[in-house]
Amino acid sequence: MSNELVWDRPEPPSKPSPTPLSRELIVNAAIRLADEGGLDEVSFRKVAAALNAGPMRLYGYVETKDELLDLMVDEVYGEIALPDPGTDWRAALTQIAHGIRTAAKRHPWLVDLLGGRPHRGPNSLAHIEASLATLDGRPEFPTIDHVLGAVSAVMAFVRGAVGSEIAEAREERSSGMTEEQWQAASGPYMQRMLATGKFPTLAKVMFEAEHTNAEPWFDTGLNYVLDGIATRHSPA
Amino acid sequence: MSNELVWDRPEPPSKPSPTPLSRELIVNAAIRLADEGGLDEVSFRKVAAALNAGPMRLYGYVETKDELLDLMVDEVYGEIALPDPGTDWRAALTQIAHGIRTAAKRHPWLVDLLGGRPHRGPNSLAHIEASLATLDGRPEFPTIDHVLGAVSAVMAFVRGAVGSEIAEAREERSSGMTEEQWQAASGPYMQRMLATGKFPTLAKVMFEAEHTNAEPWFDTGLNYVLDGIATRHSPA
DNA sequence: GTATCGCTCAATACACTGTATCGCTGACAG
DNA sequence: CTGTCAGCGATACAGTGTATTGAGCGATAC
Repeated sequence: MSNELVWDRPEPPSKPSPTPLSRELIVNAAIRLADEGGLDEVSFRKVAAALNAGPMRLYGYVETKDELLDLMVDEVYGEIALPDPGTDWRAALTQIAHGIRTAAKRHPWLVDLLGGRPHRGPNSLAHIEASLATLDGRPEFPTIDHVLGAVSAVMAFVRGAVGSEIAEAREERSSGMTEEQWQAASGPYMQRMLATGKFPTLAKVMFEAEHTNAEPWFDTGLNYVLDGIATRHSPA
Repeated sequence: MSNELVWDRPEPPSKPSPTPLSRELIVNAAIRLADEGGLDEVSFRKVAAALNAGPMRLYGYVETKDELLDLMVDEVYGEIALPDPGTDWRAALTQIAHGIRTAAKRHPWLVDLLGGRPHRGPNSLAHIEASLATLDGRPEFPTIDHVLGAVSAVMAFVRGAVGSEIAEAREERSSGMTEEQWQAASGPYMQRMLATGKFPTLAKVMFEAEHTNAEPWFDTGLNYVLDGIATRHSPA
């Protein structure tokens, strides 16, 4: 039982083999499987099969399944474009937030992993660094604690918002309904619940709200957070 | 395969039995197991064993494991005190946010389930209703969309913040270290990463930030969100 | 050239998981 | 007392992550 992290262990040298293997190949195969069929499709047996290899061969490259999942998360972080240094902090954080959102839409399983463990892979670290760096040094954020507080708040919002959005999208897709159908059908349950009159405000939301795309909601919330940060850190 | 939700199916009548069963007993047993050993300890066999019953007996009360998890989540929502109607919206949302946070600290597995599926249990609904109701009708929030936007933003932040916090706490506990130990040791990995100089701001955070309790961070972020909402919805 | 070592990978095995199926059993209906 | 039927336990199945084992093979030592 090595206590090292994945990121600490070098990849084994590539042997000549009928079907060569590498962490990258394994991770990409796993991501493809997860994209197509959800996280449940990611098992050592299936990933290995997708690479024409025996399941146990993966253990040469990855010590445990959680490690594989960590690698997948970091790979996705690598897909997200980072803002150019020097960008206005508000624009930079907005760009990062949207980057995470679109990545999560491309890889819906990501949200199941975001909550799990802290992410310490190189791409994740680069990501955090970029976020922090856009605030560090600005006069509005005098100490590193201010920087950290602001970035944490934005990241927390993004994780939560993306999580909810993806969860709902998944449920809609799995029930094979559009939003209006869902609102109309929604199982008899919701209707009866709303009919009890115990949830008047919720009923208003369901019947009166303009349910446009989820994107505007995301932007609204994000701007709340950014506004809050801005007002707290502007000359009084 | 009944398409009904759990909340739609009445509980079977209680039979006289050496060891009586009910949804409540099952859910409480499952929660206790999860509190003690994490979500992995929650299996039909183990829950049933804790109740001196055969695993298959649970299927009379619960149709699937996901249903059991849904019931667990809703049970926890039931533990959270709701604000008295009439409370100032800012105080009310703050109270709810802290309620969720402390519930998640009591039941760390909750964060793994929050991201999963939307919550439609009665307690969850009551919760959402209460949150919405504290904003609805105030002049600052003229339409139901404003109400929904604000509540969604706060909830998104709470979910994300609590998720990060619990994830970190779990990692610390699992590695059996306090925060300072972790920061010092942290595996050779972090130190080497920071030593590369590619993450200067991150390094500053690790070495210079006042890592007090996580609670202040939560409050800071929450106030950012609330401030943002307040400024957008105040007379210009 | 042969023998031995060490490494790599596949097969097998184990302890689990969620859940479908099947027969028993015990309570009630007539 | 007999028939029916519901509820429960045992069993079974397909799947999981991973430990162990053993076979093959290439490189090195003599």
